[in-house]
Amino acid sequence: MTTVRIPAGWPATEEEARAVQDELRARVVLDEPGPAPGSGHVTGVDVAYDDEHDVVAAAAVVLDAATLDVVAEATAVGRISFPYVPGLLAFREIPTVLAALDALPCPPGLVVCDGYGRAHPRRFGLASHLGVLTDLPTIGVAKNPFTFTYDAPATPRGSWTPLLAADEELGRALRTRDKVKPVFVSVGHRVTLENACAHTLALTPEYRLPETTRRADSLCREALKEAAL
DNA sequence: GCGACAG
DNA sequence: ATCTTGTCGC
Repeated sequence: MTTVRIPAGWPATEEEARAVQDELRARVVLDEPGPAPGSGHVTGVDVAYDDEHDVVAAAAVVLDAATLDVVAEATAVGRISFPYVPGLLAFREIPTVLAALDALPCPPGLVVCDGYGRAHPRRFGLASHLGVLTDLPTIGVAKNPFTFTYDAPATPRGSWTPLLAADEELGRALRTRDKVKPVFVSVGHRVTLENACAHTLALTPEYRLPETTRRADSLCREALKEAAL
């Protein structure tokens, strides 16, 4: 488990953070298909907090995309770098997530984030931000619709409907289990929406949430417990 | 002006 | 995100 410091020059105000998003947004790549679903590595990242002690723990778990077996994992802990503000989640998670990714012994392949990518007030959510900083292919799989609207997808797993902001399609509400609430998929960086959904389905043979985020979620919680920063 | 709002 | 046991249902 590695330890991280908040980077020098990290945004201190919401205004600064929004300016960073507006600045980096131009670097997002949307015209690459991304890795083929079901092959190579797929890495889940997630973060857990202890606001009481100002501690944050992140985990990165690499899976074999074909078997979903764990190939490698890493964790990092640090100080909370930003308050939770809807639309600015990335500033709270990214320093620790980057440290966890850096600590991996192998290439992450596609990175699956807990949250949004292009589906974001300024089209630059966590998954896009992480993608631009690492240049890795990234997608976002969120548990809630945030500010977006959608119609319920049909009952069977694999059904989907567009995720909309006004009339703009920014992602998909994708059903990963029959009759269960859908997840909300959006593109991060260097992956197509079509492929992002295919990856999400490949990662959900049994549960609503991708194996990547399930594994990363439990690992970062463990790391948080053992953190005595 | 008020309410809603990824994690 | 986090506080938290048992419990209804497939």
